[in-house]
Amino acid sequence: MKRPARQLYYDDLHEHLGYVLRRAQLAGFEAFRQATHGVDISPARYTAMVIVHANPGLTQSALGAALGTARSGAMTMVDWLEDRGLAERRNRPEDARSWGLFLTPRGETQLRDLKRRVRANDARFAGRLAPSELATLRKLLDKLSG
Amino acid sequence: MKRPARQLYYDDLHEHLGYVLRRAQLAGFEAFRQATHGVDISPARYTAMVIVHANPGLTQSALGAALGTARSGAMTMVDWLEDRGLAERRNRPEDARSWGLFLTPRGETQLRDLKRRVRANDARFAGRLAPSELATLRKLLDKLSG
DNA sequence: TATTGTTATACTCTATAACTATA
DNA sequence: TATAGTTATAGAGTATAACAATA
Repeated sequence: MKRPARQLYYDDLHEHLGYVLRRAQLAGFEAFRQATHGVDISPARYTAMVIVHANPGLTQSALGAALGTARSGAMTMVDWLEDRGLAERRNRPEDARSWGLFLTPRGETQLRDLKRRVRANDARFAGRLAPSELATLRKLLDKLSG
Repeated sequence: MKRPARQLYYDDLHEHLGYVLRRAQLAGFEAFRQATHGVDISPARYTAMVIVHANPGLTQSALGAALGTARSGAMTMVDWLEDRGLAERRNRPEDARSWGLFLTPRGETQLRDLKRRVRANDARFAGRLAPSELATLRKLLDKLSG
C-alpha cells in the first residue's frame, strides 16, 4: 500500500499571473494533443500551415517572423512540411533570393481536417467555461498580449 | 529604403483558445525575463525555489512531480541549484534512498529578492488590466487549468 | 551594402531506459 | 518487489554565426 503523498504547498505561486498563464497554456497544449491524436503535427506546425494557407506565396522570412522564430527555424519548419508533401517552395520571379510558400493539395486537405478537429476540441476545452466567460477570457488575454 | 512588409493574415487563429493562451504566456515569460534581468534564473527554476522554500525537506521526486517533470529532470534542477549554492541535499534518517531538499541561507536571500522583483513586475505586467479584470482573469484561467 | 536562404553548430529542456542502493 | 536517485543517451526546439546568391 502506498503512503499518501505529503501535502505540498505552493506559497503564492497562484498569485503570479505568469505562473497561472503557464499552467493554462500547458492545459491548452494537452487539449491540442488530444485533438490531433494520430496525426504528426504540433501547435507550431499547425500555426505554420494556417499562416501559409492564409498567405499563399509568402517567404520563409515572413513565416519565421509570424512564428516568432529565426530564419533557420523557418527553414527547418518548411523542410518538415515539404518532406511530408504538405507544403512546397516555388520560385518567385520578382526576387530570386527567396521562395514563395504554398500548401500542396494534400496540405490543404490535411489542414481542413485538422481545423475541424482543433475547433471541435477547442470548444470542448473551452467548454469548462460559460460562453460569456470565454468571450471575457479571450478579450482579457488579448489585452495582456498586446 | 525598406519595402513595407506585406500584410499578413492569421485566419481564425485568434479564435483558438490555445493560440491566445500561448501568446499571453509568452508575454508572461518576457515580463519575467525583464523582472529578473541580470540574475541567472528561469521561470521553472524560480518555481522550484519557491516550492523548496515552502516545503523544506521534500524529496526530489516530490519536486519533480510538483514541476511536472521526470525524476531525471528534478535531478538536473537540483544539481543546478546546488552548484550555485542556492539549495542543498540533506540525508533523511527515515529513508536512506532519498534526499531532503532545503534552500541555503544564500538561496533564501536570493529568493526573497527575486520574489520582490517578480511581484513588482507581475503588477506592472498585470497593470495592463484593471484590478477587477485581473481577478476575473485569474479565476477563469484557474477554472480552465483545473 | 543589405537581404534570403542555407548550413553548421551549440545550448536548453525534456523523456526514456538501465543501473544501484535502499525499502 | 517497488521506489529514489543517478547516469547515459537521444530527441525536440531554438539561437547564432558564417557563407553564397541575389538585390
